[in-house]
Amino acid sequence: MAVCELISDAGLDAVTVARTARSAGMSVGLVQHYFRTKDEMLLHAFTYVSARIRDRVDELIRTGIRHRKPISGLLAEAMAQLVPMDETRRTEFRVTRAFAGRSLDAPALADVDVRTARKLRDDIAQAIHNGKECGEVAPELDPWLAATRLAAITEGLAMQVYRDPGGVNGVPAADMSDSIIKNELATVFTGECHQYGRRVAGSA
Amino acid sequence: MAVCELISDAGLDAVTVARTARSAGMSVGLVQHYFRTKDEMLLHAFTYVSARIRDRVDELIRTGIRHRKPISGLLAEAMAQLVPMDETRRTEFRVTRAFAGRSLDAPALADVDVRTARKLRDDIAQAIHNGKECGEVAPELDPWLAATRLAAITEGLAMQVYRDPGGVNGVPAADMSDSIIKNELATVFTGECHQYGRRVAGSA
DNA sequence: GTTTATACCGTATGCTGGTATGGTTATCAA
DNA sequence: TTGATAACCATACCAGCATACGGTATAAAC
Repeated sequence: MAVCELISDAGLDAVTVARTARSAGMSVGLVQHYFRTKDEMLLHAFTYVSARIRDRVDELIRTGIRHRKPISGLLAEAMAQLVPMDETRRTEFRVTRAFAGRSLDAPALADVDVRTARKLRDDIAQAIHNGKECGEVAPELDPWLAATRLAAITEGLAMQVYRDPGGVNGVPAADMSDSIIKNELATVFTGECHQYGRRVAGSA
Repeated sequence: MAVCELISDAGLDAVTVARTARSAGMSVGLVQHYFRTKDEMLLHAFTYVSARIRDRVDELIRTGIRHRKPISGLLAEAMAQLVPMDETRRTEFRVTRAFAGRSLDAPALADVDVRTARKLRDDIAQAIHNGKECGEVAPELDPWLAATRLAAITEGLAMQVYRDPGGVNGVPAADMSDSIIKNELATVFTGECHQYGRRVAGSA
């Protein structure tokens, strides 16, 4: 979508139907033909990027399962996908963040926001649940608490990395991010996997 | 500030000089008298709320020190201040988030954003450093890594709690938040404090 | 008592942007 | 051939908004 590029390098406020049309190489009328209103267009763009990111993560997990990787490793990769460590993810981050800001007073956008966030958290919880069944996670651990914590770390880390891509004290942000995610996962996935073939996340 | 109220319950886009003026009980002309431009006004509002939150945290820490509380407890309280658990904090959260969204393409706002975030993280690092000197923290622990993690958890938790104030699975968000913060701090502050009288954070 | 500065107001102006409208072309079914 | 639906365009219209401007009032300063 052309809207996303626009948002990413000019900001959501810079998005006008006219500009969007030009950037997409079409006329204003055509944009109107597809979206009855501007809000509709923005909503579409938001759901679109959200879905795209999710698809990438899901794909990552699916192939991971196929290769019989441990769940903790899969989660690490998945979480890293949401941290803006390269240009692609940085662009995505900018877009989602812009929408997140507007979500505060646009119910339709807010809905997409909570839905995606919720799905991420629930999938993590599911992964933890599966981890229990295969021995990677201690049985007495609360999956929802841990999932919330992991979701929070991911989202928070994303912001830290975005603000200081160079990292702190000479250590690159990407390295810090990786090690933090790893450590955080290590407090949840404390055992070895001894059973395979389960689904990790509820990727419907 | 009247701007903040407006932002909180109508969104940043709903902020016009005219509306702001009316909401503050004055004329458009007077607003112009104080702020040459609208952006100037918004910038002022952003720095204002940021400073207010910080002041509250600083005050909390200062009295905590006076009462000789352990550093980990102070940090827990401080971090909780940034999580929208009551109406006040929820309002603040909405305002700061709205600005954070616009920060993506407004250098002046972005500056305030990174400055406040950076300050929080550095203060946490300082607290950890102090924790080492008084025995609460293991000497080999990397302060910057831990500080980044704690800052990330705080910010991420804030979003989780904002989206699901009711919590997950029957557990109130506030309770989850508290326990997550506590656990997270427990991995850093592993010892007992045996020495008093140090500053916790660099509250200048 | 006149100047200067500050607090304060109402309105005019110019522009930008969303949407409405009235069109053209093209495809395809009846 | 006709009719209908969809892809596609240019522009007109109108509202909302930031900013400019020209003003009044109060009061301290000289």
